[in-house]
Amino acid sequence: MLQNGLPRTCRLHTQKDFERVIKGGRKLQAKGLVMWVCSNPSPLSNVRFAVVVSRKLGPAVVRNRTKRLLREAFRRSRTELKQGVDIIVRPQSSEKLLHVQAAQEALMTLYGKAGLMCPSVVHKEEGTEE
RNA sequence: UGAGUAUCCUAGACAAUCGCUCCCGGCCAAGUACGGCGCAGGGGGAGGAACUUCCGGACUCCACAGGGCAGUGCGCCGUUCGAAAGGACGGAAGGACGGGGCCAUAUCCCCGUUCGAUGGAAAGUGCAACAGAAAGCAAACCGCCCGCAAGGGUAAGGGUGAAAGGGUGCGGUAAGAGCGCACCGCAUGUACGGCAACGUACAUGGCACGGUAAACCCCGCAUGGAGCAAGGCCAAGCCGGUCCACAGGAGCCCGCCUUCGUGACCAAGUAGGCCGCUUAGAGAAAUGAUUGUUACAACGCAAGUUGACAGAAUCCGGGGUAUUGGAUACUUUAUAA
RNA sequence: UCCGGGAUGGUGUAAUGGUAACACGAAUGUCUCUGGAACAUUAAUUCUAGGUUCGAAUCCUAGUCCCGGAA
Repeated sequence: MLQNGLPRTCRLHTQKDFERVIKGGRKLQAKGLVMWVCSNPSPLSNVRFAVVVSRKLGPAVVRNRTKRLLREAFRRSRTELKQGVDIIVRPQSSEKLLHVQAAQEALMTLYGKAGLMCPSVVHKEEGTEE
């Protein structure tokens, strides 16, 4: 059963969660994206995700569109990640995220940096590299 | 053909797959409740400006004997829509521009277009740089006149300024002056027209009354303050309280004692949750992604590429601003015939 | 969402409705063997557009942008 959805339990909600991830997590940057990663207190729970968009990025239409694109990109790549991790993503410019493909590529590079991929996927990548 | 103004319409369509959110009644499902990357089905899911936060209201809380002052806002007239703000139509005075007229000039008259927050300067106070003699109960620098001079008279002329204490002409005079007269302007009164703002005519006066109130102010009218992050309800933990319980630990003067602990209960209320909240109605905040067919427009030889401004957060009414395509009416520039 | 405040040289600040001022910085020149210092000069659509006024950075109206507060 493919789990392609993005339900309520896979998103970060409270201000406590945001403070915990941003202050206690690792910070990574690539391709106009900033990502904070932090392990969840309960390690077997789902991967949780959130997007933060500042007003400097543009008017409400631009902000909503970047949020939706990033959320769609995360929805597609969610099953390939390890469990029990909280992620916050903040785009720095809307011009680099005009399509879903661009957003997904940026997310994948950041996953690789953070070492979040599932072991099976990692093995495949290592095999190809060798 | 280009540009602009006003009013009205529009804001591509259909299908498939994946996904989000809310609602409905079912199933997992059991006595109740919690709960779900739950299951399948049905239905709803951004705008004309949702933008701005410039006005007004609903709603909520706070304050409040009665009256007044202060503060703040508004300000031509009539009709009309509206809860109000505001809008629509018509009119009046005024400003600007253009054209014309009086022999000519004026702060004069007429016509057209257009603008507009348009009560009061005859209650009081203030302000007016520089220049200029003088900037407001007038005043004499040059000039003119009288005079030997001292001094006096004089606002016609010069020059300054945004503005110089009615304009033109004639008379008058030592020179001049509303000093007198005619016309115009102004003021007062009367009559007439008009619902009114106001206009017209006549008489009188003889210039008194310069500008500025989007300066203070005066007059008239209106007006409590804050805002859904308003406000209300439930409520862990910590702290606090109890004439409750234990016969749990410690103390001694051995008690209906003190103290500690545990539990129970209570008040207030933090985290948090719920209501407020909606036939879109969320709560780090949904309305999205991909693909196909197709309509219109622009660009391009073609294949093809591109698709305005912009995203609800308590709701409603208006103003303003941004903007795609079109329709109607009007104005206007240039070119051609 | 609801409120409040602001915009003046490159930067930070002044300025009763009447010549846009000061400091630092920048550029150019003088001085010096060279540099520094010093001296002189230059650079402003007072956020934008209308209006009131003889005259607007200032007053009024509308817009643009920025900053702050309220759980």
